[in-house]
Amino acid sequence: MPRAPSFDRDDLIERAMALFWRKGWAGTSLKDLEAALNLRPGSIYAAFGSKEALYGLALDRYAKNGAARLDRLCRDKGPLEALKANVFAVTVEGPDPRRACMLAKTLLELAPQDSPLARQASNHLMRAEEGFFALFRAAQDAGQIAADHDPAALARRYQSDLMGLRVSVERPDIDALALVRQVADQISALS
Amino acid sequence: MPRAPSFDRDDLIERAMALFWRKGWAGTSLKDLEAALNLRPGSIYAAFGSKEALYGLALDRYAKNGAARLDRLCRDKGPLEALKANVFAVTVEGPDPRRACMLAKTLLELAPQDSPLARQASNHLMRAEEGFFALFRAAQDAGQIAADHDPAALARRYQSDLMGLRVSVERPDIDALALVRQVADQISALS
DNA sequence: CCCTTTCTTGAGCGATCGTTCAAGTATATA
DNA sequence: TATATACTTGAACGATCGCTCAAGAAAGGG
Repeated sequence: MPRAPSFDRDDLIERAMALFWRKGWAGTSLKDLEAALNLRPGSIYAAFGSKEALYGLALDRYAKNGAARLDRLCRDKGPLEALKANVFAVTVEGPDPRRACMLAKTLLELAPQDSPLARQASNHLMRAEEGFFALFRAAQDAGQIAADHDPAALARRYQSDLMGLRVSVERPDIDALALVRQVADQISALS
Repeated sequence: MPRAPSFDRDDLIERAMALFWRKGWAGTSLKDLEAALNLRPGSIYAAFGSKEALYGLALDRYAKNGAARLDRLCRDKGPLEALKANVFAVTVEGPDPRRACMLAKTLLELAPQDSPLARQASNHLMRAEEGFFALFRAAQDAGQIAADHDPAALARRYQSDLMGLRVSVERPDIDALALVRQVADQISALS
């Protein structure tokens, strides 16, 4: 049978994710996607169905990447240090840092209009929190965190702190590193 | 000289602010504004010049309201209790709670496109942080906070915590009150 | 080679976007 | 009451939105 697609679907989703993450849902036009994916509208719709469906795939990819990063950190450093390192990883380190969480941005932009994408983002945030919970509990089981702490409360707070930090680092005039260190130090103080 | 405007300009800005706050910049169409302000497009443009100018006025109003609330709390309860009460006020109390900070939403949506509105929001955030700083310093001067704390660092962290909380309370599935209490208790622990 | 099947293209769809402006309406002054 | 001066209206502008589809291009099977 004839003619395979000339593009790598996985790579397209990754590039669409980067674009949506930066510019948001309404801020990203089909023209922008055509340029970033080097694809004409017909191909985009043949491959993904709609702008909304592609955004959904981008959200899934974003969440998957985040979970993979946390897993990797945990294997390398153990649960508590992974949680600490993750704070730096998503705020001040990496190739394109200083960007708020795509899930949070999606939630803020689309929840007021009851978009399914907002629910999807919310679900991913919930799953991320469960991941944090597992790590806090593992750290507690390993004796790295005092026994009188509630891992669920720690995970909830960690998630909220991360979102605050990641909004803060998008501000042009803030000393991000000092702020990030404050939060990271607080994790160390749990032991 | 004939015919005064039939509307209250201040009230229009307040209503525009509520709409922009909820639906964002791109999510609010002129049609939405016409309905919310009960004004035809010609009148809106005669009164405010453009959608962007009106959004700018809405941002200023939002910041002014926030500063006024903090001032009022400080007069009623003193600096430290005002900071604590403010956390509850902007997250779980009030008539229309559970909404992220309009300045943060503006920053996240419009900073990637270098909009002047993003700079304006950023400036307002900076001024808010200066307000927090003044209160933390006043609390320290009054002996309500231990002397070894840096008021600038506390203000920066307070601002970040607040933004994280206010994103969190927009999530449909979270126990907001428990989370807010955690942050508020941490302020009490500064003494 | 031809044929078949799929992918790719881009002009263009209807809808909506923010915005303008000429015409109509209402009011304070004379 | 007549006039002058605003304010108010809504049709319509060009641009852009997300999206469609008929036609052309490319590649495996015969």
